[in-house]
Amino acid sequence: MKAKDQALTIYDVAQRAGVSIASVSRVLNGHTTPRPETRERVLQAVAELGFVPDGAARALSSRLKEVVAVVYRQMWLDSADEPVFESEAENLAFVDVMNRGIEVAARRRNFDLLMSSVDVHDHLPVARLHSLAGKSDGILLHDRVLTPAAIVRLADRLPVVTLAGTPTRASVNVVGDNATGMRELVQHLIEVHDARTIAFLSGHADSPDSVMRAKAVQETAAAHGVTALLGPAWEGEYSANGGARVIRNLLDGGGTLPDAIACANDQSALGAVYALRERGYGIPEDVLVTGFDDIPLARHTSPPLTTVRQPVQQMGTAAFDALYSMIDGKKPEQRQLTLPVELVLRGSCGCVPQNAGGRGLS
Amino acid sequence: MKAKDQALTIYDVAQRAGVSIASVSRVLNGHTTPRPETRERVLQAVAELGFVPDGAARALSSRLKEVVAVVYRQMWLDSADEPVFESEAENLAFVDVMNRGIEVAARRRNFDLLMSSVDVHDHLPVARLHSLAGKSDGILLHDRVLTPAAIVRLADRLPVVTLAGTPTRASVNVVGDNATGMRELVQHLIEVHDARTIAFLSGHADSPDSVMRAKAVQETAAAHGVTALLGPAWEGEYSANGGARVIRNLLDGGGTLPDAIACANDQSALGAVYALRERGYGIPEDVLVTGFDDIPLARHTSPPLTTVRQPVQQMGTAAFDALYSMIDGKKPEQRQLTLPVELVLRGSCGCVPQNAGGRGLS
DNA sequence: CGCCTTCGAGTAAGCGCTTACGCAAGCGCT
DNA sequence: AGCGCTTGCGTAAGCGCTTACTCGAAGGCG
Repeated sequence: MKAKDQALTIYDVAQRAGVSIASVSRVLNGHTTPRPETRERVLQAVAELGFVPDGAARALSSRLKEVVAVVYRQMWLDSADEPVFESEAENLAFVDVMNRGIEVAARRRNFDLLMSSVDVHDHLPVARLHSLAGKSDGILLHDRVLTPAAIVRLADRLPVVTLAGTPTRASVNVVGDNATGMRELVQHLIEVHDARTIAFLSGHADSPDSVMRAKAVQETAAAHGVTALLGPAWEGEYSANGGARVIRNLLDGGGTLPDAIACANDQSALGAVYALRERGYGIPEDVLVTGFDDIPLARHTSPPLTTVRQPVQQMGTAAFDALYSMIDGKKPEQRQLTLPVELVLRGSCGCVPQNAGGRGLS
Repeated sequence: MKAKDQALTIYDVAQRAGVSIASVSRVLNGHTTPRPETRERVLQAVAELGFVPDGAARALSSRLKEVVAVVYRQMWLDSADEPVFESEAENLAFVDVMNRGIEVAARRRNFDLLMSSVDVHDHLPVARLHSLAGKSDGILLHDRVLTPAAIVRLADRLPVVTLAGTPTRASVNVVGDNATGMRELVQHLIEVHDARTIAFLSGHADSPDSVMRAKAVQETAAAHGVTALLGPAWEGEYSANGGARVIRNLLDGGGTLPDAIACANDQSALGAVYALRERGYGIPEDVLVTGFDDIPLARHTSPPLTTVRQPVQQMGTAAFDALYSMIDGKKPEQRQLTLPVELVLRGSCGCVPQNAGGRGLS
């Protein structure tokens, strides 16, 4: 056996099998050309030697690395100090489930993933972006890791797909149908539960998802002659802590509660509920609260959270598939893929939680 | 600007800067040779063109991909059905925090990570392993993704470091000091809380960590003339569900509780506590329960969990650093790196939770 | 029975970089 | 002034693969 510092090459295999390197390559790549007998000899030599072709050489020669980079934001969960909500770990859920979807899709194409996370507060350093770009065939960007301008610049060099972002001239974007989901939710709050004032507890101000949802709240409210509350005071940053903070600030400042609070995501809804309870308000008796995403935890809280289910994992697979076809040289027929969402009525909006879990009586 | 399908090369940059490709390469790699003036010209051309060198070509030429693969097990959290403990998402915590450590260390060396997860129930398919091996300079394996035999085979081809596994002839392993941690914990239970029977609620039977901890429980108990309970009936699989299952089976089968239950990790301790409460047992009044790892949640449960803190993130960085030096051609001076752990006394073993969080009175 | 096609397999030309080697120019020394 | 050094840069040889091109053998046909 060869030592690992004197790595095997295709020549070693060819020699051992008594064929040319071209044949070895053809066998390894599943071409039809070599006849069974030759193929057998090569396969045997490969097995005996334990040969693994060098990815860099393959990539250089075939102009395909079979690698895509995924960049996402990550809570630098510094366990020790801040009063962590037990559910805060769920923060990961949204991005994680999406990444799972990406991974599943990637595996189908024999691609591997270069994962790179950015602290929530930082931007992606250019050097790191270049490093990733050089090592991959395309890049998948989660929400808010790069400015639109930077995305355009990047997308001019290699395929780029964004998740829950905005499409650009050169990149494709994958989102849940925020407008429809939020519209239906708000309509429900108004028509069924008779809400007359509805606040939108937003995510990050620069998050396209949050912006779209805010817009839907505003428009739907307006269409029904209902008051919509939005703005900096209602910025929850997508986190449970952020959601709780908004509520506490409001109440500490002597503000009055709206009839309903539509939160930008489940995370912040959980935080809001927590803070409201803390001050003695009942949900849904005193105020209706809704989320967005339908994270697993949403059905287990009390009351169970009314929310809009996004097909998170599918968004991941759709994003990879879109990127893959761009890598494959096809130009995308749409700049944006919008996936359908589903209104999920549970207890927190005042609906009886009878069919909350989607299953019958057990 | 060039179209993306006709990618830029170092020749384009050289031409534009009026120098040779060698100079461009030297500038890009931070060599000292080119003088400031030349360097400036090159840098300018690079910036104007938006040139990003091809990773595959660099890797092939320099014999360094600057990529390591990380393989870990992942709960295929299928949200919908099983009665998920709220904390089950924390399952991710251990591996995730370690991966964070790896990422931090990798970044320092300008390495990127090829992340690949395996379902808890599967093994890593050979094809996937080969794909990863071909695309990286070395591999980091979490617990139980490969059999020891497979690890040896792999480690003969390229550097391999395992996390919480066992060292092999060719691979290095990084672990917390299971023996010391568990010994001190059991000693504490015996000497301070007077436990006369101690059960070890294990993790997976083939997990080296679990085996080491079991051994420590057994030996320490024996040394003190205390009864240790172990075996298949006490196998909790590291999960909250598993921990709860063990307790329920025990009680349903009419078994009697030991004085103390030392769990293989915090996860399963949480599950055990949950199931014990369910049946009306108080912790620590009726039975002492302890964990291992000190996940963030451990301090927030009631009672707060007595456990052994592992330096999880450092284990990740240590693993990467070890792998890096192997990639660098150095042969490791030790086959195993053991990181120190720390006994953390909280309420669940009967200690007053006065200094539970490590902070003074607030 | 010879010619043209088909097919398996080998030869060699890159893929886009890094770097050993070599050359020319500039320097200090005798 | 002549010598050998150093220094800055260009030339060209790979790195380990894939694949276009080529060639010989085998088979189908008139």
